[in-house]
Amino acid sequence: MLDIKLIRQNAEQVAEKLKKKKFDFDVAAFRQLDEERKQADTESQSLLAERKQASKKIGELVKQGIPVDEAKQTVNETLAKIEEQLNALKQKATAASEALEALMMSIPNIPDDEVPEGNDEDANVEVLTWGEPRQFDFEVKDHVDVGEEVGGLDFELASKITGSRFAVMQGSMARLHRALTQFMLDTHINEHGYNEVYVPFMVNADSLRGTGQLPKFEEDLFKLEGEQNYYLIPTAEVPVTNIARDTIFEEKELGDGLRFVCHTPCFRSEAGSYGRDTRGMIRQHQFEKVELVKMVKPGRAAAELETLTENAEAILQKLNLPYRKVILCGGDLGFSAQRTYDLEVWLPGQQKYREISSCSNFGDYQARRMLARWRNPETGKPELLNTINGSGLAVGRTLVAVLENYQTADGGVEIPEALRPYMGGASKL
RNA sequence: GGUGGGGUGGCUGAGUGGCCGAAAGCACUGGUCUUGAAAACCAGCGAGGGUAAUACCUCCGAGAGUUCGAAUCUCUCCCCCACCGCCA
Repeated sequence: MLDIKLIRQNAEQVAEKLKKKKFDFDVAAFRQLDEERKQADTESQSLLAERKQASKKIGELVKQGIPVDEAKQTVNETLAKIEEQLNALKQKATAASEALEALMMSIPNIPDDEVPEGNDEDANVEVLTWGEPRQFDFEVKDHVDVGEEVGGLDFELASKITGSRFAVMQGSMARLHRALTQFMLDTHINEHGYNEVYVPFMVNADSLRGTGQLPKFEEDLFKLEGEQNYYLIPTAEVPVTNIARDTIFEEKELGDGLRFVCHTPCFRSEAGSYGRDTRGMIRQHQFEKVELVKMVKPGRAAAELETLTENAEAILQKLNLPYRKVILCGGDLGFSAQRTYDLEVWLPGQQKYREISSCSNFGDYQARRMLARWRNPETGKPELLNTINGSGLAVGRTLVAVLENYQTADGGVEIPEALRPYMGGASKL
């Protein structure tokens, strides 16, 4: 959520900046709603104040020994007048502030000034490339064919068990997939200083509102039947970031920031992506991800996004997978994000770079929705935190990248050096 | 599923109809003292809205109700804890 004071003072500038995100902010509608709310609020407040005074007076009279009924007589006129109007005004005030709240919740975050203009991913700007795509002296297969050749990767079986966009892995393939997860976790914990955390894979609606998936993106989520309105998590970002919801951290608890690494499955309905990436395990309803989440004092967020992204890049580098880093343009930027870097790994089977990580700075946008705060000793007041997160990395897609980049002429797959300790020392699949 | 006990400020915890936005302690901030620190003592210290600043309003798990007036009484719901049953 944006700061409503900021909008009140700079509505036109805010609207202008949101254009970069292809969001049309109706300033006039906002102002009218805000004005309505304020007026209804002020009126009902002054009535409440009057009633409070009257009640207090009765209390005083009663204490002086005057009978209750007699005491009531003295203020009867005031109270009768108030009761008439109060209910209607209260309702009006509630309705107005709910409408305003709903509007505020539907406004996306403002992009950074450095975010490039553009409508879609084609306008994203390359920041750097790392590594050289390997030259193959045989015909490259995509991961589906590689998987079929070495065995242990089965989409048809998954389709029988559940449906499309799922995978079954067996034997060494399943182990390689697990090895990737362990390798990523160990690297982030031991070398990058993140704190491992295990969280629920189902969350309530409040948590999803906090990080910005609700109210606007319900159709992307799997919602569970039953009395509790729980949802399967689309990313660990949701449960991990909500660790800080409705919390005020003391400065010493916060230190120079909270850093979490968390491995979870992720569940996405992929509504509206019919026909896209239907082959293989690029786009699944269920996939594993190792997520990095930081919650820091404002001011250091921009720098923390840079290091978080580098932490994710380190995984690709250790696996020796060629990739490029792009900064997302306004039109491709997520709802809650100020600035996002995508890491795209080279996939020989597609002859393309494909997204394998997305690292974003949300500023105080999520924190304001969540009321995630820290007590600033300089002011003594609770102030909003800044949140940053990114994939480090999407495990399923990393497996795809390993299978495709490390395939051998004889139909096998070489195991990257970094993963061998996790594979019992094996060097080939 | 059953029975019982609870949800109050950053934390612990008192408060059963008006004097309560709320005792006390911890934490925090400022001061006295000290060469410095600690201790001790004194003072301050909830959150949100609103205002130029005051006023003023809201908030004691959530919602509805009773009442002139609700943290306090009634109802519904949610959550937590303990014990029993079942269970990975």
